[in-house]
Parts: sequence; C-alpha cells; structure tokens
Amino acid sequence: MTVPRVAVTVDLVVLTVREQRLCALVWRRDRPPYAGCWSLPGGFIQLDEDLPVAASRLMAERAGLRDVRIHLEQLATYGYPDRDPRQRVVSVAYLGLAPDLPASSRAQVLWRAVDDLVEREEAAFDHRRILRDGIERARAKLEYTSLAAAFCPPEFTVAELRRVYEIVWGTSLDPRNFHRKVTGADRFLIPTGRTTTRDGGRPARLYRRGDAEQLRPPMLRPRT
Amino acid sequence: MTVPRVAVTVDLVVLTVREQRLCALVWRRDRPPYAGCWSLPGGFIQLDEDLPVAASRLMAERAGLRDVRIHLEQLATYGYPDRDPRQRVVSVAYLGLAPDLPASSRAQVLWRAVDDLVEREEAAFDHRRILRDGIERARAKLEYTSLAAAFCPPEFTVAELRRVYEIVWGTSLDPRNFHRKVTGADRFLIPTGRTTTRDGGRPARLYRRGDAEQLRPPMLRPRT
DNA sequence: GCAAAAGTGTTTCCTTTACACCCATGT
DNA sequence: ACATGGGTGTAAAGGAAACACTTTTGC
Repeated sequence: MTVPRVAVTVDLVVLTVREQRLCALVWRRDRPPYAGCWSLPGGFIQLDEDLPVAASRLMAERAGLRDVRIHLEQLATYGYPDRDPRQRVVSVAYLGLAPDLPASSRAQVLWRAVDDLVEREEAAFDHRRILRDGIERARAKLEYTSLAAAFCPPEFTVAELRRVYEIVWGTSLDPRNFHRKVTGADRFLIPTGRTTTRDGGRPARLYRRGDAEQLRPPMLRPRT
Repeated sequence: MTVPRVAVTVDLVVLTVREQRLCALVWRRDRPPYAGCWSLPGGFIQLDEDLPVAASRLMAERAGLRDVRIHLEQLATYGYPDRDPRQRVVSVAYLGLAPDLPASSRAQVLWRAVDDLVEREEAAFDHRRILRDGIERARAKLEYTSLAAAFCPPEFTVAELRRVYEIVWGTSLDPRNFHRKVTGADRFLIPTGRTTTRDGGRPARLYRRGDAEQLRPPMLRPRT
C-alpha cells in the first residue's frame, strides 16, 4: 500500500493587546495566491523537527519575535483538501500570547486589530477561521487560567491586567471586585514591592506573574 | 524550494462507559512495530479527504462503529519526528464519545478499561499519551458541556447520567443535588414522558438529549 | 484643595452543599 | 410491610455583584 504524503505547515495566531485593542500579527501578501490579503505567519515544518519546535522557529523567522518568552500552545489542525489552491496542505495552528512588542522589522509583518481582520479585511486561505478560533480560545482561557498575564510586560499593575481582560473580552469589569479576585488567587500575582504612578492617581503596586496555571475560582465573563 | 512531505494519519480515542468503567476502543497489534501492544484505531488520510471525514471513515472501517451517531471532535496533533520508527508521521487525534455498543466484529478490536491501558499495558507509539490527553479532555468537557449524554443510550434516567459522571471522574456525587442541577439546566434533558424501573425502586423518568451544548451553570468536579 | 486612580469594607443575592424527608414501585 | 432507589424541601456556607468609602499620589 502506498501512503499519500502531504505538506504540513505550522501557522501562528499571535495575539497581543496594544493601543486598547486586541491585535494579531499578520503578513501582508504581495504575491499570489491571495495577493493583497492578509495571512497568518507560518511555514512548512522540517523533516526532523517537532511541531512545537517548528512553531518556535517560525515565531522567530516569520514573526520576528526572537528570544522572547511567549506563551505558545497548539490550537487546532486544519486540513480540508482545497484550502490551499496549489497543493494539499495540512496546517497545525499554534496560538501565541505576547506582550506588546515591536514585531518584525520587515514592513510586511505587522500588528492589526483583530476586529478589522475578521470583519473587514480579506483573508488568505482559511486564515480568518483560524484567527477566529484562536481568539475564542484566548477569550475562554482567560476565564480559568492565569494566561492574561502573558499579555502584560514583566511588571504590571492590577489595573493593567484588568484592562487586558476588558479589551480581550470587550466588556467592562468592576475594578474593585476584580482587584480582590486576582490578588486573592493563589500564586497568580507576586508583589514586587515597587509601585508606579504611570496610570495617574494613587500609586499602584507592581506585580509579576506567579507560577499558577489555573485560576480558581475562575474569572467568569459577564453574560449578555 | 522543495517542500518536505509527510504521511498524515488520523488516530481515534473512542471512549465509552461499560460495566462501571471508562473504556477505550483499542487495536491489539499482532505484528511489528510494537507487536503485542495496544494501539489506537486509525489510519492514513486520503489525498482528497477532509480530516473529520477521515475520522468518520476510520471510525467505521477500523473501529467497526458504522451508522452510529457518535460525538467526534478534534483532540490534538502529534508530530515529533521519531514517534513512528518507520517514517515521519504526523497524527491528528480525534476524540469520540460513544454509548456502550458492541465494537467491531473483529477479534482484534476491543473495549478495554482505560485505567488498565494507561497504567498497566504496553502502548504502541505515543498512544498512551494521546489516550491520556483524550481522557482528560473528556473529563474536562463534562464540566461545562452536555457531552455526558453522549455516553448514554437514546433514553436514559438521571441516575444513569449521574453514573456516567461518577465513572468518568472517579468520584461520587450527591444524587439529589445532581438531579436538581441537570433537570434544571436549560435544554439539557428532554423528558420523554416514559418511566423505567430497570434500576429498581421508584420508577425513574426517562429523558433524551436536548440540544444544549453548554451546561450553565457548570457541573464542577469535586476538588480533592 | 481637587481630581484621579488604588484599594478596602459591607450588604445583597445567588449558587453550592449537606442532609432530612417524602414518593412510588417490586417483592 | 419494607427495601430500594427517585425525587423535593430547606437551611447553612461561600462566592459573586453592587457600591459606599478611604487612601495616596500629581497638579
């Protein structure tokens, strides 16, 4: 029996919060197929390369995010036969959550607000759907994990963390209840002892990420 | 640039509850590699075949579960280079939840308790890890979705549904609070009007699955 | 002093938990 | 009658939501 072989790619949904919006890293395509559309950064895996290794390599090569600790997790795999018009490609998507960093120096790679990408701009391949799945995964994970801190710089205030939740979810949260909840969660936030007044008002304590993965009790999204 | 191509398989983690235990459908290997070990049912995708279609096809061909409505969802993709000693294989795992049905007529395919598979018996390839991931996904999904009913026959009682939770989670649940919770959840259970005494005692109302996907509020696992 | 944002206390509501108790059948 | 499991009522505990209030800075 002869086994069919297909090309396997890793595509990256890299999200960040910048300028009060949830943004994704995209590639501006200047040649066919889908010239003029946006696509997710990604590329073919190498024959001796594990999938997470490929994702990290492409994060550096294609997204320009080298030597940065970014949360990376597998999202899903997309493989319907005609998703790439050139050949059969099975794509393993990874989700990355990053603080607000300058992306690649290449002009082709840029941060774009996800609302615009999903609702207004033309996507290449099935990347609109992959992006949507990544956004939904990120939104859901903020509820019961401590991943929101992955969007923050190394030191951050409770209010900055709250703004992450508000921007990713598109809701507003009570600052007082939020404060109590996150500071009460075990190993979520480690106080550094320092404070900042960069947001105005009374000085806010600075924290860094704790080693908790789960957030219990969970931070539930307000239901409409 | 020449693109490396790899073989892509779909592997199935098919779970059911039978004889008071959580069981998985496995293949008893009689030839190398890994002769004598168990492996998950699966096979190579065809060149013109979407991944969920391949999963359904293999569910019929390799698992013997034809014409049965089984919940099927993508689990994860496994692709480290030497996971198959013969060639590079990337495997997309699917998770299936089935009621207690006779599996294939082939003697090679059988239901086995997952505890034995994970803890005692030798697994082929990385199938132990894939099975573990599937079990954990199933356990987590019972909390906030209505998937537990996928383990039940078309008509079932609240107590039978509760036993599903207890067996999958390995915990015991208060029958009275469980009853209130699942009968109160919107569109989870549809009363058929019939009753049964198959479990003894007072007749229990029979229900069938409603069309709810989410379970709100969630049914939380008791914490140790 | 005043504005602004951080952080605490308190009350109300709702969910969860634990368990007493009644209900409807088979034997 | 009584054993067995199905199903309801209820009170106590704990978390969530709403919001009054105090604290500490910049200007």
